[in-house]
Amino acid sequence: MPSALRKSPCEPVTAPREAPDLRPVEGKAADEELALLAKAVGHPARVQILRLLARRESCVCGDIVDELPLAQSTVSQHLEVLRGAGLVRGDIDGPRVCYCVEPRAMRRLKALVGSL
Amino acid sequence: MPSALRKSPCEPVTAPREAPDLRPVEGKAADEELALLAKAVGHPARVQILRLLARRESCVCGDIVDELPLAQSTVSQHLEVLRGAGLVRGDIDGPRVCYCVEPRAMRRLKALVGSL
DNA sequence: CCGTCAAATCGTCAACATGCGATAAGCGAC
DNA sequence: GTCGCTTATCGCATGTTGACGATTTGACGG
Repeated sequence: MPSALRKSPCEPVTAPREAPDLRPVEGKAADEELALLAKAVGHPARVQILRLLARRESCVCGDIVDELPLAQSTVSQHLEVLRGAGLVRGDIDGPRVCYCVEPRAMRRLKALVGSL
Repeated sequence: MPSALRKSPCEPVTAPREAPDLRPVEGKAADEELALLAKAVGHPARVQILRLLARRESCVCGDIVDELPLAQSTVSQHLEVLRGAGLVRGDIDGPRVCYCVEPRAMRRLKALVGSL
């Protein structure tokens, strides 16, 4: 652990109470949405990134690069995939970018998988 | 619904009580497992197939082909992907093959996704 | 303004995914 | 055996993914 409590521009892990997602979990649109999300998760490096972000042990892109045995450009691409799927958000923090999971998308993914 | 209650060589939808999965939901192996499963789910046609099988509206390969706007060979390939990931099982039933979801793998997938 | 550091983007390449038609293989019925 | 039906596999074309190094962009600090 880097330090006891590190302030960061990202949202707190525990969301402050959000409205439930009313979109259907079945049907063609839901199928495509699930496929899109699952595809984004469908790579070990991206799973690892999601876990890192969920645990908040890393948030800044560079830290993630250090954790993974991949080049910086490759990590950036994986982050872009996750961002494209809406699973992750990147907040610009000076010269750095702080990535964090998008809790709503994660809940959505869990709901869709749960509907299987 | 095709008929009231259709007998099939597949297992009942409600599993007869299985031991819980003791494998960890984190770590490198779990990450790779999740990535593998998610990758298999990461295609709309395969999501649709999983839903069809879960609802038991189709079980035989040919029925699935009829439901999807895809060629028979393509559906067969998707089924093979799902089978390779362990999400689906194919029981030979005379000249046909009856596919059904593998409840254990589905539970495993849900557990892994839930661990995110 | 410039350096400097972080991150994204570009260019390239090998590997894989996806689709199809065509063909092979397996199983029952006859 | 052989026919017919069902499913799997093959071969191929096309597009996407994943990896890397190299380069560009962006944001401070001086």
